[in-house]
Amino acid sequence: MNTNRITLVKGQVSSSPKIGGRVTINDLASHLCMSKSTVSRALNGYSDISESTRKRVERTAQKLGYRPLSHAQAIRTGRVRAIALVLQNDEPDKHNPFLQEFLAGACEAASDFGWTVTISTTKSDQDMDTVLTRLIEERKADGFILPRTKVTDPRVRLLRRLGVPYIMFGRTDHGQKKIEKDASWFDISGETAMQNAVVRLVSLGHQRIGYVGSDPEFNYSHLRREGFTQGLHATKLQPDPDLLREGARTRDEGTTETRVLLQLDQPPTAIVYATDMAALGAYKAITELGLTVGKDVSVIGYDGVPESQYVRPALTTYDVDTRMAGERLASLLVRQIRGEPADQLRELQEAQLVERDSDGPPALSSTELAEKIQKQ
Amino acid sequence: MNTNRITLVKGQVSSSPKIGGRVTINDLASHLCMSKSTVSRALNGYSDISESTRKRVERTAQKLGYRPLSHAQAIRTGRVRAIALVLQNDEPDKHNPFLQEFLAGACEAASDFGWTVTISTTKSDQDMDTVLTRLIEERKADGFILPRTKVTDPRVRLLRRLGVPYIMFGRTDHGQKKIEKDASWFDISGETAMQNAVVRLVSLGHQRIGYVGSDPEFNYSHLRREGFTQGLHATKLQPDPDLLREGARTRDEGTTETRVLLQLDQPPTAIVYATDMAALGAYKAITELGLTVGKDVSVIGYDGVPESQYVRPALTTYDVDTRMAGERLASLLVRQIRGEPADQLRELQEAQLVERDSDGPPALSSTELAEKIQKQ
DNA sequence: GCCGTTGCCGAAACCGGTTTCGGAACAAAT
DNA sequence: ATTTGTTCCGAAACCGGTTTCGGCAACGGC
Repeated sequence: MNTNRITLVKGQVSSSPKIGGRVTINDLASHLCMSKSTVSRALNGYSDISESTRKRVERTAQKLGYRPLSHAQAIRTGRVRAIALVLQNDEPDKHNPFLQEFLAGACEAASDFGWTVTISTTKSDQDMDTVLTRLIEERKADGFILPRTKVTDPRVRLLRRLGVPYIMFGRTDHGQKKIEKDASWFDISGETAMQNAVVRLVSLGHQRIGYVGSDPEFNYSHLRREGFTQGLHATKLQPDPDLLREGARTRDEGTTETRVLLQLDQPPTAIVYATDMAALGAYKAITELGLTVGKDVSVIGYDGVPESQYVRPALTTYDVDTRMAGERLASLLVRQIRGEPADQLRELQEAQLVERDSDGPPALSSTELAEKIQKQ
Repeated sequence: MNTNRITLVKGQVSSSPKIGGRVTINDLASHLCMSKSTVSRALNGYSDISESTRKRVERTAQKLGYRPLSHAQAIRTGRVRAIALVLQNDEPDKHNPFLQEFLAGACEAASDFGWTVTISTTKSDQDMDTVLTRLIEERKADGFILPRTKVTDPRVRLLRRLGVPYIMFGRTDHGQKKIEKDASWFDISGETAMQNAVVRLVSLGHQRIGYVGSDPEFNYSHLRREGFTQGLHATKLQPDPDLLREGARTRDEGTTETRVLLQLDQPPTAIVYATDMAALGAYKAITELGLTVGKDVSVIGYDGVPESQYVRPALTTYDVDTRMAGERLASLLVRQIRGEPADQLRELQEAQLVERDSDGPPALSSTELAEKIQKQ
């Protein structure tokens, strides 16, 4: 098949059939009887290559199964065609059931561009600095996906300082903060979900609605609380600071905050939770007071964790498409690295309501509920 | 500081302060007034470099913050100093709460060697082929970690064929299968846990013990069932095929299989589950028959999923240290790639019993239990 | 005092790509 | 017929490392 024993292009014919089996650009060039520079430029879309030779090169590359080594390209171009995901492992709820889906989405999107995904985990903020710096200095990735961005996120600070492309999963404070005004992000509108939850509960007949927020360290936390208060505003309900709780990071803290709300003189007949984990914790607080979830106290969560469909009563929640999040984030990041302006690479999607059995019309008024709790 | 305006080593003095800020091996060489080949060999431990110059090179490299680009090295060495993790995303239970910990362990171990971790997910077996092949052809990784190995695992087949290093999380059938006899693996001895579970239940007074296994497609499934039957053997209990169920992959299937066991003429007073998910499904089957978990029917799970501590009664289970698994797997794989023989890189660890409230002495005999169930 | 080792290091080739530069071939313009 | 301009491609430099090869100097042995 390959019969070109005669050297047509000086110094670029490889006679031996290359150990390792890989087809290199030199093999391709000698097979085509052209210089490797032509091959390279043909494959990279340079304009000084005629359409006919480009086609020929592409067809032969295809036929021979030529696949350039991204790290060989990287040494000249500086691009390794990889994005990195930085997971912070110091969180209380490190059991993230969505991670696999998220990764699947990110990998698939990256793969569509011919890119790959590398991960790195950090146990502490200071460890983060080391890990990220190493990744950057060794050029292991061209850009970073930062899930669960915090209000003051050390990852963001470092990457900004080094001028490395990144994308956040989660906005900072409506994008108003100056330092972030040219950053790109993808987010799910938790505030819309929270607002809709209030509207839904009010239309079910609830008048006193509590809110249990999450860790204020995270960006999403502020947005969701704001969404909740906007929901109150939209339904002309009077905001009551007593009904606003914050900082429920875990299931147990969800239980604790719910207890506090139910011990009020005027307890809420419905509670909206910034996270499913906190909402699941509420079940314990509610049932141990002899109350029924969905009757005496309505509960609405957010996230769509798998467990939400198995608890009894099943949890009404706003489902987040995590797989899509990973996919969009990866896609936007690659586009940013390829040169599109970061501040135009932003996307906001909605969470989807999953109606189940943890909410309904209030069985009692707030006053009646208070009495029932007192008797306990 | 850098005052060597005179070229001491021909052609290797970089006058301009390098855009991008990176310190290259050339910078280092000119700073040290030696050739870059000497620098390279000094840093890579060649024996023909004197100890004094090696020290000098290392100190200066440290001082200047020199860090070789792994992909620049890779083009010559063929090693990119990265391992890949191949996640199969076509599983029914893709909500793996342990993934983050697993990744953390793997990343940390890799990082200790100066390596990184890249991930790739596959939606189907045939997609797997494409994804893996691309990763290998582009040399994105030097080796692969394969979690959740199946009895006939397409990933294993492909990697073996291509001669690419890999390590399995999970043995194949006691390592007796010929094709795997030189593969390396890390595993948790699920069979020991199953056996101990039986012993524990017998010593609590149980005489009829059921077993609900997992997907026989996976390697661990067979081992765990074998462990269960060995437990019966060790306690001189008569094995009863009716008490052996298989194929509970999800919570719902756990419910179904439990129902079948409890409908037997001689139902078990205790059931051992190959996975926590199936065991959690059992709660529904047991309670809907008017029975109490931990009294009428004892339940023991395996995995240590977070939810196991939140259900009521809390689930007695065998906890798997997933983080350590990731760590060991990565470490063993890197050692294999570095040249240690694969068949000597195997490790078996034990799961740890977490005693909670889902098991106890039997409240009723099997016959009494059957009557109680009939009345329902 | 000569010779063969040995220790140590520089020059250059090399890995697989990309990019710059210059020039041949041809067409169009003068 | 010469000049000018395009089109298209080859040669060579380059990226940042590793590895081969050869040679100089010092050293020990006879």
